Amino acid sequence: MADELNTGLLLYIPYRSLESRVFAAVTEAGYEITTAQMKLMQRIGPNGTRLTDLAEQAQVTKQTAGVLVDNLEKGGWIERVDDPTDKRARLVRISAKAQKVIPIAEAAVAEVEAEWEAHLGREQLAQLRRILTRLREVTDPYA
Amino acid sequence: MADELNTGLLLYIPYRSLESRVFAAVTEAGYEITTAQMKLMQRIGPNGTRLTDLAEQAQVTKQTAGVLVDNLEKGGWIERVDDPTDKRARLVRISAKAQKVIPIAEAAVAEVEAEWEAHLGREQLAQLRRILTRLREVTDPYA
DNA sequence: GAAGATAGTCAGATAGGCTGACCAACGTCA
DNA sequence: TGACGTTGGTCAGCCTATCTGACTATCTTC
Repeated sequence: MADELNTGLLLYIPYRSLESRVFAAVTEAGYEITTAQMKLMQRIGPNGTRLTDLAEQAQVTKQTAGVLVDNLEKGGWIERVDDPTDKRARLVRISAKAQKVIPIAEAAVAEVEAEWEAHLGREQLAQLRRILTRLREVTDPYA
Repeated sequence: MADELNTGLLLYIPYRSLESRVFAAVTEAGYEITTAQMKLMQRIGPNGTRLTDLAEQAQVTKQTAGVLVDNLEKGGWIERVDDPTDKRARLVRISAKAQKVIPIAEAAVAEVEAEWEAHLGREQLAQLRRILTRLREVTDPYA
Protein backbone atom coordinates (compact mmCIF):
# COMPACT_ATOMS: atom_id res chain seq x y z
CA MET A 1 0.00 0.00 0.00
CA ALA A 2 1.81 3.12 1.14
CA ASP A 3 5.55 3.20 0.71
CA GLU A 4 5.73 5.03 3.99
CA LEU A 5 4.47 2.77 6.68
CA ASN A 6 2.55 4.35 9.47
CA THR A 7 4.21 4.68 12.83
CA GLY A 8 2.09 1.95 14.36
CA LEU A 9 3.31 -0.57 11.86
CA LEU A 10 6.89 0.67 12.20
CA LEU A 11 6.60 -0.10 15.90
CA TYR A 12 4.89 -3.41 15.37
CA ILE A 13 7.34 -4.96 12.95
CA PRO A 14 10.37 -5.04 15.23
CA TYR A 15 8.16 -5.89 18.16
CA ARG A 16 6.78 -8.93 16.37
CA SER A 17 10.19 -9.99 15.23
CA LEU A 18 11.66 -9.79 18.72
CA GLU A 19 8.67 -11.51 20.25
CA SER A 20 9.01 -14.45 17.88
CA ARG A 21 12.64 -14.82 18.80
CA VAL A 22 11.97 -14.77 22.52
CA PHE A 23 9.10 -17.21 22.10
CA ALA A 24 11.34 -19.56 20.13
CA ALA A 25 14.05 -19.42 22.81
CA VAL A 26 11.64 -20.09 25.64
CA THR A 27 9.97 -22.90 23.70
CA GLU A 28 13.29 -24.43 22.82
CA ALA A 29 14.22 -24.38 26.50
CA GLY A 30 11.20 -26.60 27.08
CA TYR A 31 8.69 -24.10 28.41
CA GLU A 32 5.14 -23.78 27.16
CA ILE A 33 3.83 -20.28 27.37
CA THR A 34 2.26 -17.98 24.83
CA THR A 35 3.49 -14.56 23.88
CA ALA A 36 0.37 -12.89 25.21
CA GLN A 37 0.92 -14.61 28.53
CA MET A 38 4.55 -13.55 28.64
CA LYS A 39 3.58 -10.01 27.85
CA LEU A 40 1.09 -9.82 30.65
CA MET A 41 3.39 -11.56 33.09
CA GLN A 42 6.00 -8.89 32.60
CA ARG A 43 3.64 -6.36 34.11
CA ILE A 44 3.35 -8.21 37.42
CA GLY A 45 5.01 -6.28 40.22
CA PRO A 46 7.41 -7.76 42.79
CA ASN A 47 4.77 -7.97 45.48
CA GLY A 48 1.98 -9.05 43.20
CA THR A 49 -0.45 -7.09 41.09
CA ARG A 50 -4.20 -7.00 40.89
CA LEU A 51 -5.91 -8.43 37.90
CA THR A 52 -7.61 -5.15 37.11
CA ASP A 53 -4.28 -3.34 37.19
CA LEU A 54 -2.82 -5.89 34.81
CA ALA A 55 -5.78 -5.41 32.51
CA GLU A 56 -5.30 -1.68 32.51
CA GLN A 57 -1.58 -1.95 31.91
CA ALA A 58 -2.02 -4.37 29.08
CA GLN A 59 -4.78 -2.18 27.64
CA VAL A 60 -7.24 -5.08 27.58
CA THR A 61 -10.49 -5.79 29.36
CA LYS A 62 -10.75 -7.37 32.80
CA GLN A 63 -12.14 -10.51 31.22
CA THR A 64 -9.22 -10.85 28.83
CA ALA A 65 -6.78 -10.37 31.67
CA GLY A 66 -8.76 -12.91 33.65
CA VAL A 67 -8.41 -15.54 30.96
CA LEU A 68 -4.71 -14.82 30.55
CA VAL A 69 -4.21 -15.07 34.30
CA ASP A 70 -6.25 -18.29 34.40
CA ASN A 71 -3.98 -19.83 31.81
CA LEU A 72 -0.85 -18.51 33.48
CA GLU A 73 -2.05 -20.10 36.70
CA LYS A 74 -2.80 -23.39 34.98
CA GLY A 75 0.68 -23.39 33.53
CA GLY A 76 2.20 -22.76 36.93
CA TRP A 77 3.55 -19.35 36.03
CA ILE A 78 1.62 -17.37 38.59
CA GLU A 79 -0.33 -17.89 41.75
CA ARG A 80 -3.35 -16.01 42.94
CA VAL A 81 -3.39 -14.94 46.56
CA ASP A 82 -5.78 -12.87 48.60
CA ASP A 83 -5.16 -9.17 48.70
CA PRO A 84 -4.91 -8.30 52.40
CA THR A 85 -6.17 -4.77 51.76
CA ASP A 86 -9.42 -5.56 50.00
CA LYS A 87 -11.60 -8.64 50.26
CA ARG A 88 -12.79 -8.27 46.70
CA ALA A 89 -9.34 -8.40 45.25
CA ARG A 90 -6.68 -11.01 44.57
CA LEU A 91 -3.02 -10.47 43.90
CA VAL A 92 -1.34 -12.19 41.01
CA ARG A 93 2.16 -13.21 41.91
CA ILE A 94 5.04 -14.63 39.92
CA SER A 95 5.78 -18.26 40.67
CA ALA A 96 9.18 -19.88 41.17
CA LYS A 97 8.77 -21.54 37.78
CA ALA A 98 8.44 -18.17 36.15
CA GLN A 99 11.61 -16.97 37.82
CA LYS A 100 13.44 -19.71 35.93
CA VAL A 101 12.23 -18.66 32.52
CA ILE A 102 12.98 -15.00 32.96
CA PRO A 103 16.75 -15.29 32.39
CA ILE A 104 16.09 -17.30 29.24
CA ALA A 105 13.78 -14.66 27.87
CA GLU A 106 16.17 -11.92 28.87
CA ALA A 107 19.06 -13.66 27.16
CA ALA A 108 17.03 -13.92 23.98
CA VAL A 109 16.14 -10.24 24.15
CA ALA A 110 19.78 -9.37 24.69
CA GLU A 111 20.82 -11.45 21.72
CA VAL A 112 18.36 -9.71 19.43
CA GLU A 113 19.28 -6.32 20.80
CA ALA A 114 22.91 -7.06 20.05
CA GLU A 115 21.95 -7.70 16.45
CA TRP A 116 19.97 -4.50 16.31
CA GLU A 117 22.84 -2.64 17.84
CA ALA A 118 25.21 -4.11 15.30
CA HIS A 119 22.91 -2.74 12.63
CA LEU A 120 21.96 0.62 14.08
CA GLY A 121 24.95 1.41 16.21
CA ARG A 122 24.92 1.61 19.95
CA GLU A 123 23.89 5.24 20.10
CA GLN A 124 20.80 4.81 17.93
CA LEU A 125 19.61 1.79 19.84
CA ALA A 126 20.04 3.66 23.10
CA GLN A 127 18.23 6.62 21.60
CA LEU A 128 15.41 4.34 20.50
CA ARG A 129 15.01 3.05 24.03
CA ARG A 130 15.15 6.56 25.45
CA ILE A 131 12.46 7.83 23.10
CA LEU A 132 10.24 4.82 23.69
CA THR A 133 10.66 5.22 27.41
CA ARG A 134 9.54 8.83 27.14
CA LEU A 135 6.68 7.81 24.90
CA ARG A 136 5.45 5.57 27.64
CA GLU A 137 4.50 8.67 29.56
CA VAL A 138 1.64 9.26 27.14
CA THR A 139 0.90 5.74 25.96
CA ASP A 140 1.22 3.50 29.00
CA PRO A 141 -1.61 3.66 31.52
CA TYR A 142 0.99 2.82 34.12
CA ALA A 143 4.00 4.84 33.09
CA MET B 1 8.36 -7.37 37.22
CA ALA B 2 11.43 -5.55 35.97
CA ASP B 3 11.53 -1.81 36.36
CA GLU B 4 13.26 -1.66 33.06
CA LEU B 5 10.91 -2.97 30.46
CA ASN B 6 12.41 -4.96 27.68
CA THR B 7 12.62 -3.38 24.27
CA GLY B 8 9.86 -5.55 22.90
CA LEU B 9 7.41 -4.26 25.43
CA LEU B 10 8.64 -0.70 24.95
CA LEU B 11 7.78 -1.08 21.29
CA TYR B 12 4.47 -2.78 21.97
CA ILE B 13 3.01 -0.26 24.36
CA PRO B 14 2.84 2.70 21.99
CA TYR B 15 1.90 0.41 19.15
CA ARG B 16 -1.07 -0.91 21.10
CA SER B 17 -2.11 2.52 22.15
CA LEU B 18 -2.01 3.87 18.61
CA GLU B 19 -3.78 0.84 17.22
CA SER B 20 -6.64 1.26 19.66
CA ARG B 21 -7.07 4.85 18.61
CA VAL B 22 -7.10 4.05 14.92
CA PHE B 23 -9.52 1.21 15.50
CA ALA B 24 -11.82 3.51 17.44
CA ALA B 25 -11.75 6.13 14.68
CA VAL B 26 -12.49 3.63 11.94
CA THR B 27 -15.26 2.02 13.98
CA GLU B 28 -16.76 5.38 14.79
CA ALA B 29 -16.81 6.18 11.08
CA GLY B 30 -19.03 3.16 10.64
CA TYR B 31 -16.59 0.59 9.33
CA GLU B 32 -16.23 -2.93 10.69
CA ILE B 33 -12.74 -4.23 10.45
CA THR B 34 -10.38 -5.72 13.00
CA THR B 35 -6.94 -4.44 13.82
CA ALA B 36 -5.30 -7.62 12.55
CA GLN B 37 -7.09 -7.17 9.25
CA MET B 38 -6.04 -3.56 8.99
CA LYS B 39 -2.49 -4.52 9.73
CA LEU B 40 -2.37 -7.10 7.00
CA MET B 41 -4.16 -4.87 4.53
CA GLN B 42 -1.48 -2.26 4.87
CA ARG B 43 1.01 -4.67 3.39
CA ILE B 44 -0.91 -5.09 0.14
CA GLY B 45 0.99 -3.54 -2.73
CA PRO B 46 -0.52 -1.24 -5.39
CA ASN B 47 -0.78 -3.99 -7.97
CA GLY B 48 -1.82 -6.68 -5.55
CA THR B 49 0.16 -9.04 -3.39
CA ARG B 50 0.24 -12.79 -3.07
CA LEU B 51 -1.15 -14.39 0.02
CA THR B 52 2.15 -16.06 0.82
CA ASP B 53 3.95 -12.74 0.57
CA LEU B 54 1.45 -11.17 2.93
CA ALA B 55 1.97 -14.05 5.33
CA GLU B 56 5.70 -13.56 5.25
CA GLN B 57 5.45 -9.83 5.71
CA ALA B 58 3.08 -10.16 8.59
CA GLN B 59 5.30 -12.84 10.10
CA VAL B 60 2.41 -15.29 10.33
CA THR B 61 1.66 -18.63 8.71
CA LYS B 62 0.01 -19.02 5.30
CA GLN B 63 -3.08 -20.33 7.01
CA THR B 64 -3.37 -17.34 9.27
CA ALA B 65 -2.94 -15.00 6.34
CA GLY B 66 -5.51 -17.05 4.47
CA VAL B 67 -8.09 -16.60 7.20
CA LEU B 68 -7.36 -12.90 7.44
CA VAL B 69 -7.69 -12.52 3.68
CA ASP B 70 -10.90 -14.56 3.70
CA ASN B 71 -12.38 -12.19 6.25
CA LEU B 72 -11.10 -9.13 4.44
CA GLU B 73 -12.74 -10.45 1.28
CA LYS B 74 -16.00 -11.13 3.10
CA GLY B 75 -15.98 -7.58 4.42
CA GLY B 76 -15.41 -6.20 0.95
CA TRP B 77 -11.98 -4.83 1.73
CA ILE B 78 -10.06 -6.85 -0.79
CA GLU B 79 -10.62 -8.91 -3.85
CA ARG B 80 -8.78 -11.97 -4.99
CA VAL B 81 -7.76 -12.16 -8.61
CA ASP B 82 -5.73 -14.63 -10.59
CA ASP B 83 -2.03 -14.03 -10.77
CA PRO B 84 -1.20 -13.93 -14.49
CA THR B 85 2.34 -15.18 -13.86
CA ASP B 86 1.58 -18.35 -11.96
CA LYS B 87 -1.49 -20.53 -12.11
CA ARG B 88 -1.12 -21.60 -8.52
CA ALA B 89 -1.21 -18.11 -7.16
CA ARG B 90 -3.80 -15.41 -6.57
CA LEU B 91 -3.26 -11.72 -6.04
CA VAL B 92 -4.93 -9.92 -3.18
CA ARG B 93 -5.96 -6.43 -4.20
CA ILE B 94 -7.32 -3.47 -2.26
CA SER B 95 -10.99 -2.74 -2.99
CA ALA B 96 -12.59 0.64 -3.57
CA LYS B 97 -14.19 0.35 -0.15
CA ALA B 98 -10.79 0.08 1.44
CA GLN B 99 -9.62 3.20 -0.34
CA LYS B 100 -12.33 5.07 1.54
CA VAL B 101 -11.21 3.99 4.96
CA ILE B 102 -7.56 4.73 4.43
CA PRO B 103 -7.86 8.51 4.90
CA ILE B 104 -9.79 7.94 8.11
CA ALA B 105 -7.11 5.69 9.50
CA GLU B 106 -4.43 8.08 8.36
CA ALA B 107 -6.11 11.01 10.02
CA ALA B 108 -6.29 9.08 13.27
CA VAL B 109 -2.61 8.17 13.04
CA ALA B 110 -1.77 11.80 12.36
CA GLU B 111 -3.76 12.93 15.35
CA VAL B 112 -1.97 10.54 17.68
CA GLU B 113 1.38 11.43 16.18
CA ALA B 114 0.66 15.08 16.85
CA GLU B 115 0.12 14.23 20.50
CA TRP B 116 3.32 12.25 20.62
CA GLU B 117 5.13 15.07 18.93
CA ALA B 118 3.74 17.53 21.45
CA HIS B 119 5.19 15.32 24.14
CA LEU B 120 8.50 14.32 22.63
CA GLY B 121 9.23 17.25 20.38
CA ARG B 122 9.32 17.12 16.62
CA GLU B 123 12.94 16.08 16.41
CA GLN B 124 12.60 13.06 18.68
CA LEU B 125 9.52 11.79 16.89
CA ALA B 126 11.28 12.13 13.58
CA GLN B 127 14.29 10.38 15.04
CA LEU B 128 12.06 7.59 16.28
CA ARG B 129 10.66 7.07 12.80
CA ARG B 130 14.13 7.17 11.28
CA ILE B 131 15.46 4.58 13.68
CA LEU B 132 12.44 2.33 13.24
CA THR B 133 12.74 2.64 9.49
CA ARG B 134 16.35 1.51 9.70
CA LEU B 135 15.41 -1.26 12.07
CA ARG B 136 13.06 -2.60 9.43
CA GLU B 137 16.12 -3.59 7.46
CA VAL B 138 16.77 -6.37 9.95
CA THR B 139 13.29 -7.08 11.25
CA ASP B 140 10.98 -6.88 8.30
CA PRO B 141 11.06 -9.82 5.89
CA TYR B 142 10.19 -7.31 3.19
CA ALA B 143 12.19 -4.25 4.07
C1' DG C 1 -27.70 2.92 55.95
C1' DA C 2 -28.27 3.70 50.99
C1' DA C 3 -26.36 4.47 46.65
C1' DG C 4 -22.80 4.34 43.47
C1' DA C 5 -18.42 2.39 42.23
C1' DT C 6 -15.15 -1.36 41.96
C1' DA C 7 -12.88 -6.34 41.70
C1' DG C 8 -13.28 -10.34 39.71
C1' DT C 9 -15.96 -14.06 37.82
C1' DC C 10 -19.32 -16.27 34.46
C1' DA C 11 -21.21 -16.65 29.79
C1' DG C 12 -21.30 -16.18 24.89
C1' DA C 13 -19.34 -15.09 20.56
C1' DT C 14 -15.79 -14.19 17.15
C1' DA C 15 -11.24 -13.63 15.41
C1' DG C 16 -6.46 -14.85 15.22
C1' DG C 17 -2.88 -17.84 15.67
C1' DC C 18 -0.61 -22.44 15.15
C1' DT C 19 0.27 -27.42 13.30
C1' DG C 20 -0.54 -31.10 10.01
C1' DA C 21 -2.08 -32.44 5.62
C1' DC C 22 -3.23 -32.16 0.77
C1' DC C 23 -3.14 -31.21 -4.29
C1' DA C 24 -2.16 -28.39 -8.35
C1' DA C 25 1.43 -25.96 -10.46
C1' DC C 26 6.10 -24.66 -10.91
C1' DG C 27 11.25 -25.06 -11.30
C1' DT C 28 15.37 -27.77 -11.46
C1' DC C 29 18.14 -31.47 -12.89
C1' DA C 30 19.54 -35.74 -15.09
C1' DT D 1 11.20 -35.05 -21.37
C1' DG D 2 10.18 -36.97 -17.03
C1' DA D 3 11.05 -37.36 -12.14
C1' DC D 4 11.54 -35.06 -8.08
C1' DG D 5 11.54 -31.40 -4.87
C1' DT D 6 9.49 -26.99 -3.90
C1' DT D 7 5.87 -23.65 -3.69
C1' DG D 8 0.94 -21.45 -3.40
C1' DG D 9 -3.05 -21.82 -1.38
C1' DT D 10 -6.76 -24.41 0.75
C1' DC D 11 -8.85 -27.64 4.29
C1' DA D 12 -9.15 -29.35 9.03
C1' DG D 13 -8.57 -29.22 13.91
C1' DC D 14 -7.40 -27.02 18.09
C1' DC D 15 -6.39 -23.48 21.46
C1' DT D 16 -5.82 -18.79 22.88
C1' DA D 17 -6.96 -13.97 22.89
C1' DT D 18 -10.17 -10.61 22.62
C1' DC D 19 -14.59 -8.25 23.19
C1' DT D 20 -19.47 -7.34 25.19
C1' DG D 21 -22.99 -8.09 28.68
C1' DA D 22 -24.14 -9.48 33.17
C1' DC D 23 -23.71 -10.60 38.05
C1' DT D 24 -22.44 -10.55 43.10
C1' DA D 25 -19.50 -9.42 46.92
C1' DT D 26 -17.08 -5.68 48.73
C1' DC D 27 -15.73 -1.01 49.21
C1' DT D 28 -16.32 4.14 49.43
C1' DT D 29 -18.90 8.19 49.89
C1' DC D 30 -22.61 10.92 51.48
